[in-house]
This record gives sequence, C-alpha cells and structure tokens, in this order.
Amino acid sequence: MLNYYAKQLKEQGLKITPQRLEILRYLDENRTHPTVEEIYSALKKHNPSLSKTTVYNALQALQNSNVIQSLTISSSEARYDIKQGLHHHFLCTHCGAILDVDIACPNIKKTLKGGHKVEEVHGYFKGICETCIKKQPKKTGKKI
Amino acid sequence: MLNYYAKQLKEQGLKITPQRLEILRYLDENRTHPTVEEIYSALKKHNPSLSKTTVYNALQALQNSNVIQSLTISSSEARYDIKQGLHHHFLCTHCGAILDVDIACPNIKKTLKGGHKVEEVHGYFKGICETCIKKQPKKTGKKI
DNA sequence: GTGGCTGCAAATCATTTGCATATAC
DNA sequence: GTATATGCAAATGATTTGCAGCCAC
Repeated sequence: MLNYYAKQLKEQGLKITPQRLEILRYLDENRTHPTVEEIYSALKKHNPSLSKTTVYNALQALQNSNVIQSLTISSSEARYDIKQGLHHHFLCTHCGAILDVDIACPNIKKTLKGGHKVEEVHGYFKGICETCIKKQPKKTGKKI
Repeated sequence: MLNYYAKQLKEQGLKITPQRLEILRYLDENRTHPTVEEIYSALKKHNPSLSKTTVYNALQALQNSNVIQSLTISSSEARYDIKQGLHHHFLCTHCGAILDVDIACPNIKKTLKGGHKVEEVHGYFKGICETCIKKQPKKTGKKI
C-alpha cells in the first residue's frame, strides 16, 4: 500500500525513491518556504549519505510535475513551497520570514492584454511583518 | 545646469558621477529590464574602463534611493527597471522576454491581514508571449 | 581636504555538470 | 535488465569583498 507521498509521485510518473519521499514530506510538514540548504541539512540528520545534488534534482523533478513551486521572493536563493491553491507571499525585510498571503485579484486573467498566455502567477509583497513592527516600532527595515 | 538624471541623483543625495549618470540614462532609455551584464557590456563600449563592480554599486545605490527596482522574475539573475508607477511583469518562458503588465488589483492594501506593513509589491506572471504563440502554436514552452 | 566612488583582483556562494555506482521498476 | 536516480567532486556564474587610488563636493 502506497502512502500519500508515494501516490503523488506515482501519479506524476516519477520514480518513488526514499529521497524524494522525504523531501516531499518535509515540504508538506514545513510550510516555511525552506531553502535548499534548509531541506538538505534537516534531512541529512536522518540520512547522512544524502547529497545536495539529489535535493536539487528531486526539487526540479517535483517542480516540473507541478507538485511544488519555487519562489524567488528572496533574491539570493530559491525557496520551495508545496503547490496547494493559488496564494501569494510576503517577505519581512526585517526578520526574513516568508508568510502566505491569501488575497485574490479579480483582474487576473488567463490571457493578458496583448495575447500573452499566463501559466503561473506570483504575488510578492515585501515590508515589515507584524511581529517586527511590535518589537521595533520606530525602526524601518533593512533590505534583505 | 544639471540635466534630468543629475537632478534625480541630487534629489536623492547621491553623488553625481559619470558612471551613475550613464547607468541611469541606460535604464531610462532601455525599458527591457536588462541584467547587470547587459548594462555593463553596453556602457563599456563608450567607457572601456568601466568596472562591473561599479555597475553593481551604482544599481545598489539607485535601488536604495527608490529610483530603480530589481526584479527577480527570472531566477538566475537580477534585472533592473526604472521605478515609474506600479506595474507588474510577464516573463515569456519560451523566448525569455520580460514585458510590462498594467493591471490593477483593487484588493491590495498597505497593511495585510495580520498587520504586516507592505512597502513593495511585485506581480510576476509567467507563460508564453503572443509572439511565441504565433510562431509555435503547438508547442508548450520550456521553463527558463 | 576628505569621504565616498571607482576599478581591479580575489573570494564567496548558490547552482550545475560529469560521471561512476546503485536502485526502482 | 535497463533506464533513471543518487552521490561525489569539480566547474560555473552571479554577486560580494578588500583595498588602493581617484574624484565630487
């Protein structure tokens, strides 16, 4: 009997490997938009032979199958997110946290003015999160 | 008498240097969201001693002063854009072009649910541009 | 005159590539 | 059995850093 993650891989025609299962499970259980490094370090604890190349490969495969998406809101490194319903992202330029934003934009169409066909939409908001506002009410954030 | 670009630098309290003037003029005259490499190569033709470090430094200074913005829609390298009016961007995953998108989203507020204060908004759309659709109507685009 | 800018070279860091071995199917 | 995935090391490429000399003010 295949577990939930194995089923997802199978549905996408991807081979079921322990590494892919762990990466998928990690992303499902950690909705913090982790970096490759974060995923790698976390999983290496339980599987010391894990290679960062494998993490890159697996993330690429999952992204090609539309199971996950990569975010470029933090310009220095990619972050990954399970793809579940269209939502957007907020980056706190003070503490670096990336939060989900659930606002809808009724004006977004599948075809833009000019005839360009839209397949992906990313809304990136940057500013100061509430926690940082409360902690340092007078200070403006440094860019990250 | 200061020219338009010199005035912009002065207003922001930035020193007026020939390199900054050229970079600002280049971005104003080339609304193609160029990369650092593109800006550097173009300007090096007329100023062979120009350094890429200077391009990076100048772009950083202009960005800190909110004269320009950097786009992370194409994940591999930053692209730069004169900041004039809120608009969004479309990346053609087939030909790599980045186009301006002028749709408004009435739901965007300065403070998000949760109390997070928004200072920047980036809307990134990805898909196939009209030119590529017409050229290769049957093909789906490769990711860039 | 001086602090900030420029330009060069070297360093850093995320990501990619090449390839031999291991494994899913 | 075979095509594909893994893991290692080396390569790549964008960006950053350190520093000496230069220039805007």
